Amino acid sequence: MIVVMDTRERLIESTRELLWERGYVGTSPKAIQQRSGAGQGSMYHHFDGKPALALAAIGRSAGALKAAAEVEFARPGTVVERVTGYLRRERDAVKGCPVGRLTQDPDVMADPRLRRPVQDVFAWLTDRLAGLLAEGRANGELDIGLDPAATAAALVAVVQGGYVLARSAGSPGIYAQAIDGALGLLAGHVRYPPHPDPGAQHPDDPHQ
Amino acid sequence: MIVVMDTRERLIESTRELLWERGYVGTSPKAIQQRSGAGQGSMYHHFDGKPALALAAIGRSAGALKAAAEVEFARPGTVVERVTGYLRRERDAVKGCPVGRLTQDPDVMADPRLRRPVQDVFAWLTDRLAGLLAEGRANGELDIGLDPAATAAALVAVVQGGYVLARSAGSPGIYAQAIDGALGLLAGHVRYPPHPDPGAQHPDDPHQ
DNA sequence: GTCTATATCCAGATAGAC
DNA sequence: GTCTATCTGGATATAGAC
Repeated sequence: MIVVMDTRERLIESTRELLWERGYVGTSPKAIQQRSGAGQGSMYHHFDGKPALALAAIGRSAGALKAAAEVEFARPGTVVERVTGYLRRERDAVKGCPVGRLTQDPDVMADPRLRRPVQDVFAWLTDRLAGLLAEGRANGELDIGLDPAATAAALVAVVQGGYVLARSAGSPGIYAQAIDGALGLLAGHVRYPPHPDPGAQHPDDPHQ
Repeated sequence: MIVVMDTRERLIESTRELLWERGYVGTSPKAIQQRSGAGQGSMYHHFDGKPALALAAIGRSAGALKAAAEVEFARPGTVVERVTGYLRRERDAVKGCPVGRLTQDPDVMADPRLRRPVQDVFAWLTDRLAGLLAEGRANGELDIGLDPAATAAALVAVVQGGYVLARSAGSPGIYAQAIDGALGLLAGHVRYPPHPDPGAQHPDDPHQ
C-alpha cells in the first residue's frame, strides 16, 4: 500500500521527526521545508509559523504515545502482565521519547499552548497506570501496601529515565536493564493468583 | 564571605547556568557574555569558542553531580539508608538535571568531547549504586534475588524520569511521588537487620 | 497553493586597536 | 585582557507574482 501524503501532512510529519531528533529550539523552518519538500511560501500558506506547526506535530506525537500505551493496557491478561507489556514495549531507546524530550525545550515549556499536550499526556499516563495498579491491588494480584499512584509515577519515570541513560550511553542496553530492575522490584509485591474477575477474559483461564 | 570570581570563572558559571536552563543549542555566545558581564573579545580571549566553553561547563556540572552523589553514598548508615538519602536528596525537580538534560541536546551528543563527561558520570553513578546494592545483598539487608546492576539502573532512571515528569507538570510533586514509589518497591526486598560489619559505624548500633 | 524576492535580526566568529 | 568594528550566514518571517 502506497500512502501519498499531501503537503500539509508532509509538513506535520517532518516537523514531528525534527522535533524528535533536534527539539524545538534546534529545528528551523528551513530544515522543515527541506525535509518535507515544501517551499517557503507553501509552508507559510499552510501554517502561521513555527509555533503553529509545532503545535500540530506535538499534538500528534502525544496522541500516538497515548494510543500506543493504551494498546498495552487494554490487552487481555493480568495487571502485572499488562504493566509488563507496557514496560517491555519495543522502543528505540537511544532515539528517546518524542514527547518526554520536549520537557527539556525551554521554548516549549514557556508556551502554554505547546506545553499543554505534553503535560496532559503524562498526567493521563500516570493516572491510567495507577488505575491499573489499583485494580491489581483490589483483585489480590498486588500487595495491599503498594501505593498505586506513587508506583505508577515511579514506573513512568523509569521509562523516561531509561531513555536518558540509553542516550547517555549511546546504546539501548542500560534502558533494558532499568526496565528489568523495575520489574524485579515490582515482583516483590506480586501475589498469585489474582482473584477471578467475571468481566475479564484471562488467557490462561478462557472459560472453555 | 564574599567570593569574587574572575572573568574566566564567571564565563564558565554563566555557561553552566545557561546550559541548564536552555541547553547547548539554545545558548548563544551573546547570552553568555551578557550574563557573565564579559565582552565579546574577553570571551574569545579566554575560550576558543562555544564548544570549548561548553566543555568546561559540562565537565564542572558532571563533577558536581558526582560529588553530590558521593556525599550521600559515603554517609554512615545501612545501604538502604544511604540509597534513600541519595534518592531523597534535595533537588530542584522542575529545573531538571543539569547533566541529564544534555542527553537531549543533539549537538552535545554528536560531539564526542562534549558527550564524554555525560556518558562517564552516568556510568559511574549506576556502577557506584550497583556496588552499594551488592553490599546490601551481601550483608543480608537486601533480598538475595535482587539484581544490583538492574536495580541501580532503575533507581537512577527514576530520578532522571522524575525530573521529566516534574517539568511536564510544572511542579515538583510528581517527582517526590516517583521517588516514594521507587522506595516503596524497594521496601519489598529489604530484610532486617543487616549483618554487623566491623568496619562500619551504624547510627543505631554505635558500639557504645 | 506554490514560487521568488526581500527584510530584519541573531549566531558565531575574526581582526586589530588600546 | 578587554574593547569595538566588521563579516558571513542562518533564523524567521512578509509581500506579491504566478
